Amino acid sequence: MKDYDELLISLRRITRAIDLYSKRLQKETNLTISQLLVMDAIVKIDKPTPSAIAKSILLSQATVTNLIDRLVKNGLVERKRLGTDKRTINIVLTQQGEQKYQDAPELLQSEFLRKYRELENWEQHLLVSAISRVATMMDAEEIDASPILTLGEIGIRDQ
Amino acid sequence: MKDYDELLISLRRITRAIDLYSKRLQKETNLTISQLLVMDAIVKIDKPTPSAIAKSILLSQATVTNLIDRLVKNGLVERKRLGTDKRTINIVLTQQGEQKYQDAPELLQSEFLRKYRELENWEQHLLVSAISRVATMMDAEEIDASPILTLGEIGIRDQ
DNA sequence: GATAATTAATTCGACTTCTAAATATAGTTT
DNA sequence: AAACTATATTTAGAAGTCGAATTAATTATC
Repeated sequence: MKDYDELLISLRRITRAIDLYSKRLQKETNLTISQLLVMDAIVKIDKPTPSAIAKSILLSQATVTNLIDRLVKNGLVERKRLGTDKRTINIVLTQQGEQKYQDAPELLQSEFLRKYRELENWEQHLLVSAISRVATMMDAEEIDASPILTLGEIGIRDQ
Repeated sequence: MKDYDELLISLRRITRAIDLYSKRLQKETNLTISQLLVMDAIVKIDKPTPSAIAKSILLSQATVTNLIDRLVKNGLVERKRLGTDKRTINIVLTQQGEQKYQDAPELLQSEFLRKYRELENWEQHLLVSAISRVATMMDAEEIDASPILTLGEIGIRDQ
């Protein structure tokens, strides 16, 4: 028995629940959470490039390329060279992608959201700040390697 | 902006930090967190079978089979038929596996553990109970499909 | 005792995720 | 202008993860 066993098991439960939800979504809508996150970023970022998307949703560039490949294959997004710098690529939603995005499910389990929204405000804050505290304690070591940017820095339009 | 954006990003930070730590461990020790969890379960469970291991560390049986394959390939565990029921297989550590298990690193980042252990007791409890609450809110839907067992039910020896 | 239902484990196929290496373009230096 | 250096993206390779299908063995039912 370690002093962090309970923490570890709770974290496993959370990541597993998220993973299972992602797989359920894929069966139901043909979209995983990660793919949805990418589409979400495309909508929210001004002139979205793979690297900007990667930063905004905390994935490596290689992973984003992979996810975009899949979205392209399903006809939901397209790669376009729009800027003058020919190294960069902009990702845009197709008509079909727009539609799918409109109808997209939430990024967290509806049951979870229902419960979460039932909580008092202070309770929500307590949960969020605890989780965020753990996140900070946990990813501190990575921060040098790949700095967490603020939303502003990557051109998120707040709305 | 969704009302759960901050939560989502914190959860991503946590899962990412864990994943990166796992990959770092693999480079340094040739063992991932998942593989370590399996070895841990083997030590703690009486007559460990793939299914018992899967239940105890919250992974599907298929995943555990996969992890065991890898451990076998690296000479750390062996599959043995010990019981009378010829369907079941018991997993045992090899000599080398024992050794590796002794020297194994912690399952969470040492930096995280250092910070965690510096906290006051009440603060630790606050974090753990918040995380565990989120876990409960999140995996409630899965519980029917695959019930979370107590440690006792799968034969964990406490200590 | 033969057939059906259940259980344990594995295999298969699909997806996510990473790092490191490869490509291509842009910017800087001399 | 040629040769570095830096940046953006993709490719390659390796693990983890699951559900569904498969195989083998056990238990239950008639």
